[in-house]
Amino acid sequence: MTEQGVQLDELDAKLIELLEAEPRIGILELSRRLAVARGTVQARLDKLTTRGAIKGFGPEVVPARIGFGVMSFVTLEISQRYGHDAVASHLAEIPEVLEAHTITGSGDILCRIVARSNADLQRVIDKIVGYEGIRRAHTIIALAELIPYRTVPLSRAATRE
Amino acid sequence: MTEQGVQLDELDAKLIELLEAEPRIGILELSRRLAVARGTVQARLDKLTTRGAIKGFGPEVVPARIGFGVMSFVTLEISQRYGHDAVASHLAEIPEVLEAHTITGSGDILCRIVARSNADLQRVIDKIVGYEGIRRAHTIIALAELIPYRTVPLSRAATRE
DNA sequence: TTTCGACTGGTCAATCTGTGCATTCAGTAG
DNA sequence: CTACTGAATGCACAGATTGACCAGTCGAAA
Repeated sequence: MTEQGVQLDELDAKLIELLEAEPRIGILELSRRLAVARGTVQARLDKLTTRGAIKGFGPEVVPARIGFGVMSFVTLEISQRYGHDAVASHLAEIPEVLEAHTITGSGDILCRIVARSNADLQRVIDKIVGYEGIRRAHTIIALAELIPYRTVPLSRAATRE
Repeated sequence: MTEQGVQLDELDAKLIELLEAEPRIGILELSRRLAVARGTVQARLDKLTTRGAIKGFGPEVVPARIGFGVMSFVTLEISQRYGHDAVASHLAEIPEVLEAHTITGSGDILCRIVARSNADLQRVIDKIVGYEGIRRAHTIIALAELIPYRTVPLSRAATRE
């Protein structure tokens, strides 16, 4: 849980941006586009990945395109007796739970879940609340995606200061 | 906004899973591990990406590791006069806004934002609400990540039925 | 039986990757 | 002012991968 990360410089940001745009271009092509030596690109990518700034280059699966068109955020209120961990492992067993966080405020846990349809969402929620540790669920359905998940502007912002 | 996606089969799921685990292994290695012909792997990946099931293979930047250790979900209530689109383009200009959705329920928009610290979060929120179209913001801070964003279990679940 | 789509297994030239090395350059400590 | 260090460059090499082909196989549908 160490916070130690990387201070990006401009080259790092451009690297990330280029990769984000065309992930399959390869290190050599990257070095050409950025007008730096190939070794430099390799070194930078190494640094970024080993320090954790870049988690990986996995395929980004779009749930909506594999049959899960409904997305929602669910706030859970849990019983004190059961720890967060127990609830977390319960949630982890449900594939439709894409992520979960403990949060401040009225709820205890916020998680993102997807489902095949609104009816199917009911099934998923039932599966979630069908566990003693969870007392109550409050569901918010996402209607439209105004801004798809992005990090490029952020990494650009991380450089200039 | 077409819902037409792909019905994954087992090979697709394994492909995604393998790529998720070791994204840099290349098509040839994939074909070896899955014990299928190289052309098959190429064809499957083509199908998945062209149909949109896989958005891309971009680098996954971890905000926490580039100096943005605070993550939060903010619910916005917007003025009726201003459309969602206007608010969306305002939000899009703020790098710390990683994603945004219109939602059901009490709020109108839910967005995910990051910041360098709690104090910095205040600055970001001020930037968000410093726009006429937004009437009110309700902030939830994420304390711990119980389940990091994942899709592998989902794609596995998408096959068996 | 014929057709079709998907998969296999193979080849080819072109390209990229990982690696190592010597060199340059700027900033820092002594 | 002089060493030292880290970072970047340019170059070279062998080995591996890629994209593009092609002919053959197989099962399901027409």
